[in-house]
Amino acid sequence: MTSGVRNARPPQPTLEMVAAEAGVSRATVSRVVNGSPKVRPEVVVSVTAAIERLNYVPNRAARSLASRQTQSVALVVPEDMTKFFGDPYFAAVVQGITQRLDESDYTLNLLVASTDPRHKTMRYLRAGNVDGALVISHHTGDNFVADLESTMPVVFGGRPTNDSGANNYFVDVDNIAGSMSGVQHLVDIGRRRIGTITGPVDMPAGIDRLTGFRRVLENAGLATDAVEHADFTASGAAAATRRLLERCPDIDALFVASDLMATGALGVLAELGRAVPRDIAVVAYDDSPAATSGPIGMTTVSQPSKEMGFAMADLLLRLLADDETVPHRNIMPTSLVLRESA
Amino acid sequence: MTSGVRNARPPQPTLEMVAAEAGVSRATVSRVVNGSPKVRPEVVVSVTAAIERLNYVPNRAARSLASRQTQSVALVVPEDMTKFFGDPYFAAVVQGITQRLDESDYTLNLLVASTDPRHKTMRYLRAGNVDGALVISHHTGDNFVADLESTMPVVFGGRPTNDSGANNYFVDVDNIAGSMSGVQHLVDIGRRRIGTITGPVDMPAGIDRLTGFRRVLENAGLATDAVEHADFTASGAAAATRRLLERCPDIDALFVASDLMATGALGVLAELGRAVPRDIAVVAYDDSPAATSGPIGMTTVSQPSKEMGFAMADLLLRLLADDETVPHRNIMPTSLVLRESA
DNA sequence: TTGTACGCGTTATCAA
DNA sequence: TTGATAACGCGTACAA
Repeated sequence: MTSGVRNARPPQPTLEMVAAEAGVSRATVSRVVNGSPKVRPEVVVSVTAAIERLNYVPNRAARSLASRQTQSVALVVPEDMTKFFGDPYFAAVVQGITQRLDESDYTLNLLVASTDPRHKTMRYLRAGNVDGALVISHHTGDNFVADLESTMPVVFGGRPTNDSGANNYFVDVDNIAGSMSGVQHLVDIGRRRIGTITGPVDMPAGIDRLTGFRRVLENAGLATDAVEHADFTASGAAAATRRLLERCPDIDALFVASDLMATGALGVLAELGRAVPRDIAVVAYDDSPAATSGPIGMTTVSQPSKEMGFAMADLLLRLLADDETVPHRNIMPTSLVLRESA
Repeated sequence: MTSGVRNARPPQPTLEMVAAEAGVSRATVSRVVNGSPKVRPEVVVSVTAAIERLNYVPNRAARSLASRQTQSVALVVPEDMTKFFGDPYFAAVVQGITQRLDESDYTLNLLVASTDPRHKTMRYLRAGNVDGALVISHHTGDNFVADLESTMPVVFGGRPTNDSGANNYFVDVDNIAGSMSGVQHLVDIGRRRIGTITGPVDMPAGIDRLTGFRRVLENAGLATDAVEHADFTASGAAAATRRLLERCPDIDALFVASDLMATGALGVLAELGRAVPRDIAVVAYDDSPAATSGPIGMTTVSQPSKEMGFAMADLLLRLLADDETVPHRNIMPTSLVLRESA
C-alpha cells in the first residue's frame, strides 16, 4: 500500500558478493562462471553453491564492457511491421535463425524498421549492442549496409544489391533457376499465354524471378509482355492481378513471385470466376504455409527458407568465431512442388 | 585478399577521443551528449562538431553500467515461433508497442520462447538487459512471472493468471462481456443450437470467452454442451470443429474464440458442405486481418489489439519514469462487428 | 591454483 | 560552467 514500494527491488547480487559468500576472490568466481579449467574442483563446487544460494546472474553490461563483446546478434529487416508479420517467409527465416542461435550462447535482437533504418537502428547497432548482424529483405536504396559492414560482420539473406566487391557474405537460392523451373512447368503443361506478378524490382529476389520468367518464355518463343509489378503483399498482388487481367484478359497461366502474393491473386481469380487451374494455371514461389492454407493447394517453387535462416546464423557465428574457412556465399537448392493450382 | 583483414575494423571512437578532439574534458562531452543545460552554447557547438567529425556514438554497455539503466524493454511471449508469427493478433500488439516506443528513447527486445522460458530467457532478463518487461499470452503454468516481477516493472497483456495480489499492472478487455455480445448476437438472430471452439483453458482469454458463452446460453435457457477446446491455432480449431460436428451434428451456430481459429473452422465447414451463415452462423473474436482476408467476411468481436499494445508500452514507460499516478489496470472496450458469417 | 590490480567507456559527485 | 576522480561489475594479465 505504501507508495514508492514499487521501486524497492532488491539489488542484483554481484561477483563481489558471491566471492564473499564463497570465501574466495572475485577472480576465482569469474573463472568458475566462465568455466575456466584451472580451478580446484572443490572450489568450483563451493562457488557454484554460493552462486545458487545468491541466485547470481552476471551483469551483461559489465561483462560486455570488459570483454568487448555482447554475445548477441541483430536481425535487421528494412520493412514495416505489417509486411514483416504478414509474410510467412519471414517467420520461417526467423525460426531457422533462432534454431541455430539456441544452440549457442548468442541471443537475437530483432530490428524491424523501414521508417528510419539509418538513424535509430544504425545508432543502436553502432552503440555496441551486438557483435554482428543479419540483414534480410534489403532494397537497392538501403545504403546503410555499407556503414554497417565497416562496423561489424554482416551476413545477408539474399544476394546484396551492392555485391560489386564480392566481399559480402550471404545465403541465397538461385532465384533465376528457381523461377525458370516454375515457369517451365507452365510451358510444359501446354500454357502459351503466361503472365507474371513480380516482386519489387528494387530487390534481387524480385528482379531475378522476373528474369527467370522472361528467359523461359523467350526460349519458348512466347510473349513476355504480361507483366505487372507488385510488392510482395497479398493486397498489392490482388491489385496487380486486376490490372493484368484487364490488360491481358487472354492469359491462361500466371507465375506469382511469392506464395503470399499468390493468395491475393487467387482471390481475384476466384472473384472473377476464372477457374484454377482450368482457365488459369498458377505457380507461386516460396512453399510457405500460405501455399497450403487456402482452398486450393499451390504449385510453387520451394525454397528452404528456414534452412536459409539457419545457414545465415551459422555463417555469422563462424565469422564471429574467427573461422577463416567460411565461404562467402551459400547458394541453396530450390525445387518445384506440384499441387492443384498448376 | 589478406586473410585476417576481416577483423580489421576501426575501433569506435570514445568520449575520451571526442574530448581530445574538442579540447575539453570527458565530463563536458558527456554533458553535451546528455543535453545538460549547464554547458556554454559555444562549447556545445564545438563538441557537437567534434562528435560529428568522429561519428561518435555512446557505448551502451558503459553507459548502462554507469547509469544502471538500459533504455530498453522486453516483450516476453511464452509461445513458440510458429504460433507467434501465425496469429495476426500478435502482429497488432507488437505494432502498438513499437509505435509507443518509437516516441521514446527505448528499444524493444523480443523474447519468444515456449521451450525454456525460465532458463535462458529469465537469465537474459535478470542479467540487466532491460529495464522492464511486457508479458503477453501467458499461461497458468508460467510461474516465471513472479520472479520477473521481483526484478523489474512488468506489464501484462491480458489479466495475469496469478492476479491474487492485485498488484499487477495490466491492459485487457472484458473478455466475458465481449464474448457475450458475440454469442448474444447468435441468439438474437434465432439460433438455438450453439456450439463453441474455445481457446486454451489455461489462459484467461480462453477461460473468460468460454464463460461468456455459457452465461448467454444459460440466460437464454439453451444447452451449453457443444464445447470443444482448441489452442488458438487454425489447425487446432479445424480438428476441434470436426470433433464438435461429429458429436453435435445439429448445431446451427458456432462461436470461435479467435479469428485465426475461425479460419480453420470455416475451412472445415466448407469442406463438409455446411453453408455459412445459412446452415451454421459463425461469430469469431479479435477482428484481426484474418477476419476479412478469407472468402467470407467474419462477424467478430472487435478488440483494439494495437491500442492495447500501445497502452501496455505506455503503462510500462510511465512506471519506469516513476509515475505514481498510473492505474493498475486498463480495461479497453470491445464491439461486435457484423459481416457475412453471422 | 589463486589473488591483486588495472582497464573497459560512461555517469555522477565533488571541487574549483 | 568546467574538470578531476570515483564508481559501475566484470575480465584478465601478472604475480604469488
